Amino acid sequence: MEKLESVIFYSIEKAIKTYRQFAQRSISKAGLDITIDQWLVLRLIEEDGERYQNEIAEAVFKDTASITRIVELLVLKGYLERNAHPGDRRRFKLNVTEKGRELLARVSPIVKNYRDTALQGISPSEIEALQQVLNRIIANCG
Amino acid sequence: MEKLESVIFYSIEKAIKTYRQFAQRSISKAGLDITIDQWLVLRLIEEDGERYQNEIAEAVFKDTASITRIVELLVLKGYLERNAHPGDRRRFKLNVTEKGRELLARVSPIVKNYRDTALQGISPSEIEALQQVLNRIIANCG
DNA sequence: AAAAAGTAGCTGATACATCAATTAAAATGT
DNA sequence: ACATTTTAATTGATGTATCAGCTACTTTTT
Repeated sequence: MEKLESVIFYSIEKAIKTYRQFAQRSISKAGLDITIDQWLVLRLIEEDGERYQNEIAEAVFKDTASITRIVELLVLKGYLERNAHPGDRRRFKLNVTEKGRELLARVSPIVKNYRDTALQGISPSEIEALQQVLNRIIANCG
Repeated sequence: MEKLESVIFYSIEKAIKTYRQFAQRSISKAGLDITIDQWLVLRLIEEDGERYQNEIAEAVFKDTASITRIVELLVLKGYLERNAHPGDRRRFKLNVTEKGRELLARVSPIVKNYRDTALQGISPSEIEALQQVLNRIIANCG
């Protein structure tokens, strides 16, 4: 069996893990009490509070069960409000609180910053090529 | 804030998640009772039972805490034996059992198969280019 | 040899991933 | 209208990720 380093999937895994750690540390170092996954979800809800939780799940490549728990934590932390949904009692109406909006405003520049840092020295065409290959892998595994 | 699909990191994440699900299902569908992460660790130990757990962790891009728990599960499942290490009492001597070796032999072709499938239609030079970009991201986040 | 520093691995706590099963509420069919 | 089927979300169980703190043991220092 080959060395792991020569298997592209482990390079992909290593890259995304390294990036995620870098990202989370950037946020935590700024004293912000949120995880990247929580941030992602919170941000989507701020954009559009009418989204279904399963739509959110799909958008962030997560399971609906994970969204349930992430929403729960966001509510506990006071970044999100969850009220009865007028049109459909199976759902909830999610609203980002003022505290949540303040947090998002503070996280936003940090995210931009670590994304830029992570991509330093990589050209747009290289990124484009990367996208293509990743999309093919996704299609092959579907 | 941009759409997630246009952020390369989410494409990377989506690709690796899709791949991992595909891989795990291939293994589970064959009726084999092991996770990919457990398989990875078991396979490294089969190659060389003298490796330190922290070396294993490094090799598979995991935390030593994760390795502790994965080893524990492998022992519970009877694929691995953990005995006192002669030279250093802080360590353990890990041995793949006969049952473990049988399992590895059965998993191996499945892994080869889903790896090949996932990479269909992707040329070696594309993979090489992908490696380069990923390595740069890893370096940038270090 | 005794103290200090370093090392291997474990444990606890919290968060996310995944699958299966479940609940409650809509929507649909006849 | 009532039974059936879908749908939205939750819950439970198990596995992995990460960080911090810890234990036991080994090595180094003096």
